[in-house]
Amino acid sequence: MDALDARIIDLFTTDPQVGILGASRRLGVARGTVQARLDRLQERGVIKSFAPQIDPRALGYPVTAFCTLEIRQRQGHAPVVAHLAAIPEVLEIHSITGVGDLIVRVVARDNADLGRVIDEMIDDVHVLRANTSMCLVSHLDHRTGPLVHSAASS
Amino acid sequence: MDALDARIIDLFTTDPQVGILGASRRLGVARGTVQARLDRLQERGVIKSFAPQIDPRALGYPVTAFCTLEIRQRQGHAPVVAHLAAIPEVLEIHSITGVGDLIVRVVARDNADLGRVIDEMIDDVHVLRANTSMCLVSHLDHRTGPLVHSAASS
DNA sequence: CGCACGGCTGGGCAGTCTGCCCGTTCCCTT
DNA sequence: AAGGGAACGGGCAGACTGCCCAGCCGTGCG
Repeated sequence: MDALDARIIDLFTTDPQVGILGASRRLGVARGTVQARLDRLQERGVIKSFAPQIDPRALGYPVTAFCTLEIRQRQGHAPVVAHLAAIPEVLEIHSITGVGDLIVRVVARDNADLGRVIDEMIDDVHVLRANTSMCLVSHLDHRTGPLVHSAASS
Repeated sequence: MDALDARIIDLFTTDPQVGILGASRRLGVARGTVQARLDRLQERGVIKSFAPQIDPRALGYPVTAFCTLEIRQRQGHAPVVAHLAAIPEVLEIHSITGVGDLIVRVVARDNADLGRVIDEMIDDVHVLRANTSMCLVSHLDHRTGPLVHSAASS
């Protein structure tokens, strides 16, 4: 992970259509170098994938919320996670420390729809309580650019 | 947004290297159709980008945490957001309702490093308190597949 | 009822890029 | 000093892209 890796990632982040040849030209390195770097970055898992990133807002789901769920600890998290994963509006599920046991990121078509989604979530005998925080503004939306440079320079 | 759109997104999600021609072959439609659908999906903003997805874990940041920050409301969220955005380990910032004013997703190299990141976050006169929940397990990591199908069938 | 419109189809074109090969050079480590 | 890894420049066939066209079909409108 060096500066060239970071610049390659930067370039493909800002302009994914640039292609390997275009990247090599803009970066002033040989094409094979960019190719090898990209292969290694994917092999090491740094680049997870080139999958298209979907915007729920454009799909008609402009409402985002974070819910912390308190669950019955008897049988572990697995059954609850299975129940939650079956709900399309559930985008992320994480086990966390502190108050509540799970944090869940959900989207909805509107505020009323959010109510429906929450009802679906707590419709499980293992879910004891849900605490919902609606997202008002997203000031930063999963950027990793600075992190990549930080990892490259260290 | 119909079933074909959803299948195209599915295909490019599971195999981003498939290409337009390959997708048209696998889906049994004309190449121009796939091309037009992709163009429209990007134009409408449904597909935000084809940027490479970075895995902080592979970069040496295996620790994830969610922090809710309580901030001094005097001058709005802007100055605090600027301060937080300057920290590379901060990946997301959202204004939320409920207890706390901001929710921040951060990563760190280890638990001690997380302490450093939190110290950097609260090193701002506008930040009154931080409440951190460490992420133990990620059961679902920002999947949008089911949501796309849900939007397509409705 | 007829017609225009948008979308899908199949085909074709030149241009470009990809994946892979080679030999060479440079630098770091052993 | 020797070895290995990485980058370089070049080249090859193959495949893909972006863009064009004409034709067909279903929908909606006048």
